[in-house]
Amino acid sequence: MKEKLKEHIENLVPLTDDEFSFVLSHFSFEKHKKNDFLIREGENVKHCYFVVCGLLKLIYNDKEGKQHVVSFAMEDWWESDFSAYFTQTKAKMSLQCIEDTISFSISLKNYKKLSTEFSKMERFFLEKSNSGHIASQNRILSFLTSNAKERYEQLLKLHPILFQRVPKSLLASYLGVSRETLSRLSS
Amino acid sequence: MKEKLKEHIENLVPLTDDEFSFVLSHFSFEKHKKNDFLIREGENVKHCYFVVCGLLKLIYNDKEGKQHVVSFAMEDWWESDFSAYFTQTKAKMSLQCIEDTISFSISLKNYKKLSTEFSKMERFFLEKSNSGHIASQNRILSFLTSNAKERYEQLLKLHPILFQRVPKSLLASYLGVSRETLSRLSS
DNA sequence: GTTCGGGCGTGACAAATATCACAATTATAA
DNA sequence: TTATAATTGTGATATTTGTCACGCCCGAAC
Repeated sequence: MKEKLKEHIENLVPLTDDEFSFVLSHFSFEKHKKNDFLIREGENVKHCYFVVCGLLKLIYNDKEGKQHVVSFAMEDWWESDFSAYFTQTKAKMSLQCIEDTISFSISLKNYKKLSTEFSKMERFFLEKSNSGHIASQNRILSFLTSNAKERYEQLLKLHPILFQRVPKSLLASYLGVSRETLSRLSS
Repeated sequence: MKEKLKEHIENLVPLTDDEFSFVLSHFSFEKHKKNDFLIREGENVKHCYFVVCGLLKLIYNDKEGKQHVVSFAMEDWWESDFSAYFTQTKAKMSLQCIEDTISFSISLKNYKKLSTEFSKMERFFLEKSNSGHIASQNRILSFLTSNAKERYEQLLKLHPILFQRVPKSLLASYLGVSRETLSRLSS
């Protein structure tokens, strides 16, 4: 478990064992069952999560009660309701397990402490944040330039594994189309 | 001009005059005329830009030659083709002036130098990147949950000034609808 | 001034997508 | 096992949005 986190961080910044121990001391280890909530809409967002194994969905519920998948989070992904996490406000979204999930969580306090006291991790977080920003912008670009079928194919190419692990209705929601339309596209 | 940048940074991290001089030495001052390109698709992306005054559009041209507005950048906004900038690859997008624009630019080399040598700026960049990520996610959420009319109203509420400075056709492109549909929505 | 092109609105029609309804199949739980 | 719920596909139809065509207005360039 620890090793997964260490390897993940070392993809961007090399760490000695002592340094990693220091880093690790800022995280908590968590196990959650399918359908468990890591973050609930309306509650305080205490943590940001690194997924060791399993699968999460970040969802937004609109006024009509419809659920929208803002993001998935698989192995090696970081996820939270970042807006609520960083500004310490109530969650607008929920983070829920699609599969049993093992993760490391870090509080905002520890995130800031780690960033301040250990510049390697500040750099790591900066690079992660930049990647996240770029990924989001690519998704926006996909909405701007592509119709449902093209978005479907782009997702299939980018994350084929999702199609084996996630119900089609959730994929449809992530793509911004109805379940019926997605079904027609894929046949 | 300098003062705009200094104030902007000090919203997140306080700086002494000496510190700011050091920061400023990593930037170049640039003036561009309406319709000038700061970044051209296919070329290397040398800089990230802080807009002092003026207005930019970040655009993507698809295979059919249609232009899509990925983002605007006004006073106090940072903009670039971040993907190409950070990975030092060719630009997939172009950054062009909608109005005469004054900006400070920073090379990736200086961005990294500044981050490494001056942790306050690393923190500043991290916070900016996090904000950017959150803003992008909100835009995605808008695509997922809202139809064209609702997106139009959300943009009107969030950035009313754009409606006074940007042609409707570009706003339509940013919203992901045709010019004609936007016209019908707003009447 | 005149000309020219960008920006904008709008009608008519086509295409994409959503919604509703229903059935079949598969997974889950009691 | 049994029954109960979740998942998926598909037809019929409604709604949203795009595309093409046209005309008007206004500001910039000559």
